[in-house]
Amino acid sequence: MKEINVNNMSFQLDLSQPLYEQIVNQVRSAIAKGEIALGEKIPSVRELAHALQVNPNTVMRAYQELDRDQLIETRRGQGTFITTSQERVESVRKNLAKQAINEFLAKMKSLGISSEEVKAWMMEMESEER
Amino acid sequence: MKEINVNNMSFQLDLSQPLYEQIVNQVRSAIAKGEIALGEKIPSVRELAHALQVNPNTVMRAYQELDRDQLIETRRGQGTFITTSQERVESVRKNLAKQAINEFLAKMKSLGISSEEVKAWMMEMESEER
Amino acid sequence: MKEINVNNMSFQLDLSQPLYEQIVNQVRSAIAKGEIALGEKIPSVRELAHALQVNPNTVMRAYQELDRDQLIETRRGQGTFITTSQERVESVRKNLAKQAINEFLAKMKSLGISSEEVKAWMMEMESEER
Amino acid sequence: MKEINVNNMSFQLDLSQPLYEQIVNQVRSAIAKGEIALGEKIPSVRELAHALQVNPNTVMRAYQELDRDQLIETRRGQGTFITTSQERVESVRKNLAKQAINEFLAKMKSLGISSEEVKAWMMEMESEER
DNA sequence: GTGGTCTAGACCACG
DNA sequence: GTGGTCTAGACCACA
Repeated sequence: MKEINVNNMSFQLDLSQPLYEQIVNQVRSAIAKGEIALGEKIPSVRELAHALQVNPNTVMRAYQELDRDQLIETRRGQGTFITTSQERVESVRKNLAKQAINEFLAKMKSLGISSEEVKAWMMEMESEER
Repeated sequence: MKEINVNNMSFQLDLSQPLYEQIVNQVRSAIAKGEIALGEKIPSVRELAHALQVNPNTVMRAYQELDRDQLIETRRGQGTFITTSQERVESVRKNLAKQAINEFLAKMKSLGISSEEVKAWMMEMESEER
Repeated sequence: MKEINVNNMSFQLDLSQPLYEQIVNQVRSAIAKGEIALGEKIPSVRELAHALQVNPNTVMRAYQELDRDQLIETRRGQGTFITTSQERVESVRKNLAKQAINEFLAKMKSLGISSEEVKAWMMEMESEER
Repeated sequence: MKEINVNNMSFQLDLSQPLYEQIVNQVRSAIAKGEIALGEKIPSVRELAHALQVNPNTVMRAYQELDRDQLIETRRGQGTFITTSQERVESVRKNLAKQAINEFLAKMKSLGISSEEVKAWMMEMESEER
């Protein structure tokens, strides 16, 4: 459970999921939570690869996926930057959230758990956390 | 969207997830929802594989996983049966639910969405479905 | 200008563009023109890589892009198949065409060429081809 | 969408294409459309680089390409000038147009779209723009 | 056998 | 220096 900090982002990789996917999620998370400002430069492919001790190709793949979602812009010869469009960020955030909620409710349904039960348990767990 | 009925269980497979995982989930769901009675016999690996038109290895793997969770038991020469322990079922159900809820809350957190927002959206989406 | 035939598709690669992009275009073209039937299996990653004498990763990358556009479906352990949705094909075809037309008209405009001139030249070239 | 005016030419750069290519296209466009007179002096590499806020190497590369096409000529100690040959301009313009048309028709063909369809769509899109 | 992920390291295009 | 493409070859998950 090593945590690695690069710029304002923190990364934590394990082997339960594809590495590039974890990188995508963690960059996306940093953007969604506003931990990194819009328009800001993020580490170069090689820099991040070195920091995370993964192959540059793995970081590149993650960056390309974020680029396709227009959450970052890559400029050959210059580096990689967070999008400047707050709108874009909101849209991606909302889509991901709705999808996650749908999948979650479907799973709960498949376990024969009503949404009342779910809410009860959620509250229970929240109070445990404190 | 083909739906296949075997004994009292209904199966619906697509290719977005591993087949064996879908089989595990759907058997588990049938147990959790009480669609299939405790102690009841379920189809043999070969039977189910034939009915679902999948490779027997795939069904075997699914049954192994269910067996590991002690939701089913194989009795030499007699076939495969749902567990008779209601307790066991409840325990598995609760664990799966807790895990799903934890993962879900973690995802929401990574998107910077508060649990109040989640609850509000869940209700919104439920009403949309009607 | 070697032309390589695999299944019902013909491939022709040069070095003016990324190889994976050329593969994407040529598979897409085969689908759009109906040279390959919906639902049909296409060569495996390794098979096509061998036939085209490129690295499997390159073919894989092409297939993943086509998969993202839902023009093909990949099924781990089984192979890769053309989508069965005629609708999807039409939609992709139309989008690509519209984009190409837009870019083309913009380029013509930047050369100070009116669309009348363009049409005249297009006809001229068509008659030359005969 | 910043637009920068230098001499009689206007430049508008984004990062979707190589910068040097955009500069080539926009100078060429200014010549083709007669926005800048034949024989006229254009900014020095340094001047233009400063105005556009790009690396001088980038402008240099663009000028080299224009020079190769003999659309501009560099006179030692005097600066860089648009060609005085109207013929040359026409020839380049026609070549670029033919090439663009060819590429366009090839693309349409690869999508299985007939030239009748193309013409019809072009008109449709033109009328949409108004 | 299939597709999917990852590494190591080369070479190119761009600024 | 940056990102982008490609190769060679390993190892994993799935059917």
